[in-house]
Parts: sequence; C-alpha cells; structure tokens
Amino acid sequence: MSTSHEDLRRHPGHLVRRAQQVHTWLWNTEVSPEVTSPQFAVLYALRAEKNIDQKTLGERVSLDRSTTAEVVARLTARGLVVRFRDARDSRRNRLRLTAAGLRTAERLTPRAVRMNRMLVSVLSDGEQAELLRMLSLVVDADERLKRQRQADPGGGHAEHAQAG
Amino acid sequence: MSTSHEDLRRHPGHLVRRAQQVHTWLWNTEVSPEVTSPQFAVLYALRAEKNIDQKTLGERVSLDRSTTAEVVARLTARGLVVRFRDARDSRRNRLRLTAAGLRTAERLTPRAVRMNRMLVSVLSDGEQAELLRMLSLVVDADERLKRQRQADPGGGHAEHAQAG
DNA sequence: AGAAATTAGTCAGTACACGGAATATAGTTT
DNA sequence: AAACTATATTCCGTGTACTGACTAATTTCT
Repeated sequence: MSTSHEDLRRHPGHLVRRAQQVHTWLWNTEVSPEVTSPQFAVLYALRAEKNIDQKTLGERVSLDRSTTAEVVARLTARGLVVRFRDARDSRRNRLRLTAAGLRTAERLTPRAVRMNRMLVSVLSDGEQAELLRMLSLVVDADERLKRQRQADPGGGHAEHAQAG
Repeated sequence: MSTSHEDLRRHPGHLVRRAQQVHTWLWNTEVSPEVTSPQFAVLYALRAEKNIDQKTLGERVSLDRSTTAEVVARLTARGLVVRFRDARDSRRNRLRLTAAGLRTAERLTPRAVRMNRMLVSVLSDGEQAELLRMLSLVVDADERLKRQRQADPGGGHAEHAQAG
C-alpha cells in the first residue's frame, strides 16, 4: 500500500504546522475574525504592562521586530493602540492601549480561553496538562538554544542534539 | 510582580505558534535555508506518489489550494517539479518530480529527520512518543471538526466543546 | 442535448513571519 | 569632541496561509 506518505505525519515539525493551522481556523470561527491571535496577544500584553516599548512587547508575545511593527501598525490604524516616541530614548516606540483596545482585550479574553479549551478537548484533563508541559519544555529549550547560538555563532551545538 | 503576562504562555494555541516558530528556525539552520519545510513536504509527497494532481497533493501535505499553487509554482520555477495539464480532465494540474527534485528530496530527508529529533530532544523517548500521539489526536480531531462544519455550516457544534 | 451544480485552479487582498540592509539615536572609548 | 559600538526601529524582499471572487472544465439532472 502507499503508506509511505504517512511518514511525514509523524514528524513533530509537520504536526506543529498543522496544529497551527487548525488553531488559526478555530480562532477565526470561535474568537474573532477581525482581531487575529497575534493581535490579541499584543493587546493582552499591553493590558498587563503599560507603556512598554516595541522591543519588549515583541519579547512578551514572541514576535520578531518586523512582525511586531506590522501588527502594532494595524492595531494603531484601528485605534486600539497608540504609539509615540519615548522622550528619554527617542529610538524607542512606547505603546499604550486605548479605551477601545482595552475593551477589545477584555471582550476577547474569555473567548480565547474557551477556544483554547476546545482546541485540546479530545484529550483528557491529565493529557492536556501533559501536552502543555511538554510543549512548554520543547519551546523553551529551543528558544534558549536559538538565543545561545545567535549570541555565539560557531559555538559547538552538539549538546542539544542529545536528549538530556 | 508582573506575572500576569504568564497567562498567555499557558494557552495551547500560543504555545503552538511559538513551537512553529522554533521549528522554522531549526529548519533553516539544520535542514536548508533554500528549501522551506512546506516545500520539502511537497517534494516528499511527490516522491511517494507519482503524477498526483494539485488538489490531492494539497491534502497530503495539509496545504490549501492557494498555498499549494504558490509553493508548486516556486518549485517549478526552480526546476524541481514539472506541472502539466491532465489530458483526461483538463481542470487538473498533474505534478511530477524532476531528477533534480528527486535528488533534493533524498538529500534533505535524513536532515529533516535529524532536525525533528533535535526539536523534541529535551523530552525523553517516552515523552516524545506521547507528544506525537497527543498532537496527532488534537490535529486530527480539529481537522475533522473543520471539514464537518464546512460541509454543514450551522450544524450544531456543541459536541466538540466538551472533553471526551 | 441543455441547464444546473460541482470541481480544479487562478487571482487579488490581507496578515503573519523572518532575515538583511539602512537609519537614527544612544552610549562608550580614547 | 570625534570615533566607534550598540540598540531600536523601519524598510525591503521572500515565503507561508487563508478567504472570496472568478474562470474553465466536468458531471449530473431533467
């Protein structure tokens, strides 16, 4: 039988891409088609920390500089966020939620929580906790590796290849 | 302390997005910066099944029609794939790997396998199997739900909201 | 056979995502 | 103070990803 295309479906990387796709779809249908999930993440982060700059925001929500700028630009255009130059360090953009932005963040938060429950609802409660734990482990370890290598390119990277 | 931004990091959807990001980065550094992961998936699927059409290909690699068309166009432009109209059903594009495409697929396959091992290398072997199993469950269930709702919009969707 | 519905693919528009180059400001060294 | 370095943002080019509208070909219904 032609089961050889099954291989791909057992690659964690490929599974993660598919998971991301169903997540996007579920977000659009269950949370909001207007405000995307990264946009919500930005609003959410801005509600938690007032007046942070773009770089810090990007770190909080895991967006790179370019994408952060684009997402913030869209939210600014829609009046959910205001952006202004820092008086002390005029390289920085400081960001703040508008009243509408705050309302949007608060309106969508319970929906986002519900959608996330749906996303993993095939799993038992124990499995959900396990999935969360393992995904966090993977992501944190790989993000650490990335930062490490970017700080020291050429530095040996044999260590990570072995399961610890 | 400002620990309230930790919430986001416990949303499965947000974790999946971050996982996808580290995967992309690891792909670029460990497999190939020229051939992307979706492009490789296409080459891989085309190696397994000769002469399939674009639609079927999209199903195999989990890409929608528009994205499939774009990825195939890029691979065609680089001479890794040939595309031609089906003689019997001239709506369809049939696709085939070129010699160069086959070489590329075979060259990258072991690297892709290695990279996938690295991606989850913080986990024990047992945990890796568990992660794979749970991710597959989630993705399959949600893809099923998506197809179901698209076939029957308005059909009650309360069932999926409850954990089994 | 002719009308209607279905199907495959394209195209346009929008949004995330990333890397590299350019720009401007800030901080450090001499 | 001038030169160098580091940092924050922007801009550009490329590549997924999805939706909705449109075209063309096929299948189905009558």
